Amino acid sequence: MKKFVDVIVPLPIANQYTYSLPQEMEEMVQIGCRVIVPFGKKKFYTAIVTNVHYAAPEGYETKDIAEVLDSSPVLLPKQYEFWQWLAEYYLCTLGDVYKAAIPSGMKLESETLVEYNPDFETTAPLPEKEQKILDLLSRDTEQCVTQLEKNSGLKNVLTVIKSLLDKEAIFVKEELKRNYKPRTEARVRLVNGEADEAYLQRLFNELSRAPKQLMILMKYVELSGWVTKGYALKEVTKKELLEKSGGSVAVFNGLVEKKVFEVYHQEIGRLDKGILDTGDINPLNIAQQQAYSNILQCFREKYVCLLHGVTSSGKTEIYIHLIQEVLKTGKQVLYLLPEIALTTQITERLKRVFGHRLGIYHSKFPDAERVEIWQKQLGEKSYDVILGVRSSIFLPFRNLGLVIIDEEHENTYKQQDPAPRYHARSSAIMLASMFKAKVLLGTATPGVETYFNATSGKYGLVELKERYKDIRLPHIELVDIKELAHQKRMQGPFSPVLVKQIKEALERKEQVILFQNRRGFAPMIECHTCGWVPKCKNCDVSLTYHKGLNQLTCHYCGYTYQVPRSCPACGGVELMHRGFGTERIEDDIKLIFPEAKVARMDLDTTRTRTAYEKIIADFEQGKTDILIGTQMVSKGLDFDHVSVVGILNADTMLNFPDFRSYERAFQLMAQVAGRAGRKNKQGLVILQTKSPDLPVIHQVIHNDYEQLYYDQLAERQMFKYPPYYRLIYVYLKHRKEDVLDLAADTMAAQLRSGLGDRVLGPDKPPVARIQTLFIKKMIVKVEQNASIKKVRDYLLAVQRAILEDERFRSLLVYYDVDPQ
DNA sequence: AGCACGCCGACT
DNA sequence: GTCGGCGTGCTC
Repeated sequence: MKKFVDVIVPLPIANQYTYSLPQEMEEMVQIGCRVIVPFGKKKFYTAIVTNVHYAAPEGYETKDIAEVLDSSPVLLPKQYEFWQWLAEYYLCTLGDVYKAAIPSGMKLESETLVEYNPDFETTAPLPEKEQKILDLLSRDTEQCVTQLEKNSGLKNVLTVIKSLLDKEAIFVKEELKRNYKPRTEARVRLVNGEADEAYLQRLFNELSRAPKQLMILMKYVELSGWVTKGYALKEVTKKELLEKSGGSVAVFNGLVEKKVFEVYHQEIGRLDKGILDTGDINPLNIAQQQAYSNILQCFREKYVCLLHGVTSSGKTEIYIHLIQEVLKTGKQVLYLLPEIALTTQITERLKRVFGHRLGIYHSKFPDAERVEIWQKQLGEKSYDVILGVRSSIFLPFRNLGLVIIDEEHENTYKQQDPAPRYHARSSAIMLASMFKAKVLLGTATPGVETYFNATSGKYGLVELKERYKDIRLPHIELVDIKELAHQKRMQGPFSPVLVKQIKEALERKEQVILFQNRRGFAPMIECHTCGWVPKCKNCDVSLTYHKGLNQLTCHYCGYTYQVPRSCPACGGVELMHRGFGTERIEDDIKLIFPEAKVARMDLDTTRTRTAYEKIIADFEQGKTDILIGTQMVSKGLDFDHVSVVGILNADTMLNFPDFRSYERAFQLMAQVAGRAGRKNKQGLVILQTKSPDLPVIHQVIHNDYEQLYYDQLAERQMFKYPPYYRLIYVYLKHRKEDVLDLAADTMAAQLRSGLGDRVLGPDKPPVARIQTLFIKKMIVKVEQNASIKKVRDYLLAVQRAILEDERFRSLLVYYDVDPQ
């Protein structure tokens, strides 16, 4: 009987597809294996098998699987169950989850290769474009389409290729692109593997007139342990042999030529294999010890526990002790950190304790490394502890015992743009429950929902209020910049008191951090005469001015523009900068303190991992006096010599049109403030704001999280927000604004007929157009005790109905569940 | 997502 | 009249 498999393809498609198995592959396939499938007219993709069966589908002919990639599953049953939950909960397809979950090196795709036909002879001259392609191919007879597109500069290469194909001037074929290549190492051995003493002696004699070659051979004998171990030789790498013998490549090649040595290539892993001294685990102080035993106590009754500990209270040490405890029971630990906080500081600390049992999974690591970690986790010798970012929840675990989510409140745990728009915190809690594993959430400023769950008894709660090594919380000084600006006493973005404090700190050889939550030079430019503001042609946002590049940039789509000389609206030549970005702050501070060494840390200066680490290392080592940054400077970094922190403009955080803006502003300011201060000395934070009377400002000053929480809770209840209500944002996109409006109104009406006043909108979101598509947004608010499943099903049913309407065929619908 | 088909405007 | 633009729909 013919065998079939159902597979997931890595595309945003709801369906799974059924393929038949050629006879020779019937026994090779298991659920969870990767297979190569032809999909569509010509492309090949890496799909994942979710079912193997004998039920021939009706109504269409199946295609055969092209190749089986794995002899054992790469997707374990629990992981697949987790994927299904994620796709259902976050209203996306399994293909979306698959794409996010598996490193791209494991997803081979086909690429169209174009090949020159040497026998092709033409009678009539070819069109110019076709001749151009043919000329390119005559030089290099096999090229991929993207390469031809680039080299020819033609816009429509595909049609040209098609025409050439019809004339049989070229051939095309689909070839799998393997972007993961195992790393290999050149090693050396004797050609005569059976070498005995006599043979070696003969070689030595022959080489007596070639002292340099002899030296390399003797070094080889030594390194391979020939003398001591006889025939069980150690492997010798070419690199080591050359380094230790001091011989040159040319001399070595001479020996290869004489058939003394041969070089072979051995696959080696990329993962860290260096020698580590492990074992130094710091004892906990009394407060930490207390918290630690409270957490263990909590875990007896509850699966999830919140550790609410002030900044610098030494939460990491508590995590380390917990991990140690779980490892003793033979289970695995997943330690999640927000992207930005996964710095050398914390990785080095954990490496010292857990050595080779620790694996690090970071999105800034090369993809090949992530592939190897994945494969290692599937094997027998998997890592016991994974320290990783959001996406590490997708790694295959067999025996998960504990998940630690550090900086639990961080919104970078929520994936924003490509689907799946998942929250790593909620998803990790789900994953843990599938393993009956415990979850520890740690933070100094819990998210309101988390604190609600902790105080209402759903989660356990452990408080840690004492700072490590008796470092005092910083003193926060409030500065009303509205008043100062009125009196014309501001020096650009700096108040006199901030300038004075920076000056004094620099004189004392202490460091300063300046925090401004906006990158670029100026958030926008504006025509002095008519008030015209340049906007992105694709997105409905004003452009940010970057002085270094002398460009205007759209922070949504990344499009760049030249700065106009004059206003296109009125011809005025006076274009003013409005507001301050980090780049401008950097310029201004250099003017005031020309002697100080200044560094800037934001998205623009930390594109690569090394750039990011260098900025931090320089600051740690005191090579930098003043560090200017966006929220990046607030995460998980501990510096010893920072005495002054300036928050330049609190209002940029408070004025977000978002129900979480106060919560987030508090978290940010508390985290940034926590960077100030060190042993025996209280730090100082200068908090500049135009609205000094806002309660949240006072809550920051007094580090009064509880008050913030109660204020927020009251508002959340009043305006129907989490934790009392669940939110689902429904986004609609269309190229034509009028079609979009009609579709949005139609869909809203249908949603209301089933969900009533739980549906709000449709509205134009703050950015109403991104990359030529117009956007409308609806909000669905669901009571905590209502069936979210029914709501989801209803949403999908309405979506189906709308898309069936001919007018709305090309409407794009997507959801953001539990938006941040 | 990618690719082919099909329908309309701007050229020979 | 055709070439080439993009909108629409399907992929086992």
